[in-house]
Amino acid sequence: MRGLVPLLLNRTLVKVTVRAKQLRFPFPANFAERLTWRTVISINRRAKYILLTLDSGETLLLHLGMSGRLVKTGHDDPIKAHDHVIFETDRGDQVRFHDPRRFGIMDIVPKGKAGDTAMHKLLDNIGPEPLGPELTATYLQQKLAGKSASIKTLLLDQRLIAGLGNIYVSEALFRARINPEAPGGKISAQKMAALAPAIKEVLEAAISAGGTSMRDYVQADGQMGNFQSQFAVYGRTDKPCPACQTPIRRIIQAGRSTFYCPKCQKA
DNA sequence: ATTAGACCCTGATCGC
DNA sequence: TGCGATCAGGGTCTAA
Repeated sequence: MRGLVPLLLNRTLVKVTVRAKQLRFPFPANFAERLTWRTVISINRRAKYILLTLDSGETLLLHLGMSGRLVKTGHDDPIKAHDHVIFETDRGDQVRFHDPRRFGIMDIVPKGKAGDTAMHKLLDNIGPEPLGPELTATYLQQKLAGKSASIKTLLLDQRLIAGLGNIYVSEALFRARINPEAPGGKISAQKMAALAPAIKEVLEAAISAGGTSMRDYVQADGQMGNFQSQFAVYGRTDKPCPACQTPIRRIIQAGRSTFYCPKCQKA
């Protein structure tokens, strides 16, 4: 989102081309027409959704899914496979939405709903922002009380906290020294107190590093993110724990990989 | 009410 | 080199 600001804020979309039949969901009615000749007047984010508000009062809602990226390209760079939507600005450059797996989402929020808590079905049940003041040890304690699901699975649930993904959950649990398999309701008060700051630290470090580029992701200017160089545990199966040298372990929880140090993260 | 699993889709990589 | 199995920054739907 930060990378899109210099490219799209206060710019007029002179042409919008849709090259895919649909992404995760079908495009809304008259998608390109509703964006064309509109000016982007603000750019915001909620959870993992990017929100571009237009001078028409409508808001373009975007989600990158797993493999999506929004990247600046020149006016006549060749179209690549999986360039699904092309936004052309009055400055003569383009921002392309490229997404091989098409798990991304685009929709338009009708006029008058922007800022509304019920502005979109997809945003309805999303929990507090992890970097905001609502994410505290007390909040976590209250929400996790009595839960038997693993802390890893719970932290990935966007209804509990917005915006944490698979990488950052593993990294945050390592920083807080919490075992990813521990039931949410059975985390000690001391570890719980460490968790909220650990989440904030990981996300802030990742944002500073421009995000994580594993394979697909690049920033809007085309630069790779490099938080991957700071991973303590993610993707480091059998490599030494940075704290105690014990080999990092990989397990599957709810169908997703989790990485942790079996010695540092015991409970 | 909670929780695990299937599924959406394409491409890269790994083991044989 | 070729081929199938497995895995990947996410989220939603279904069925236990």
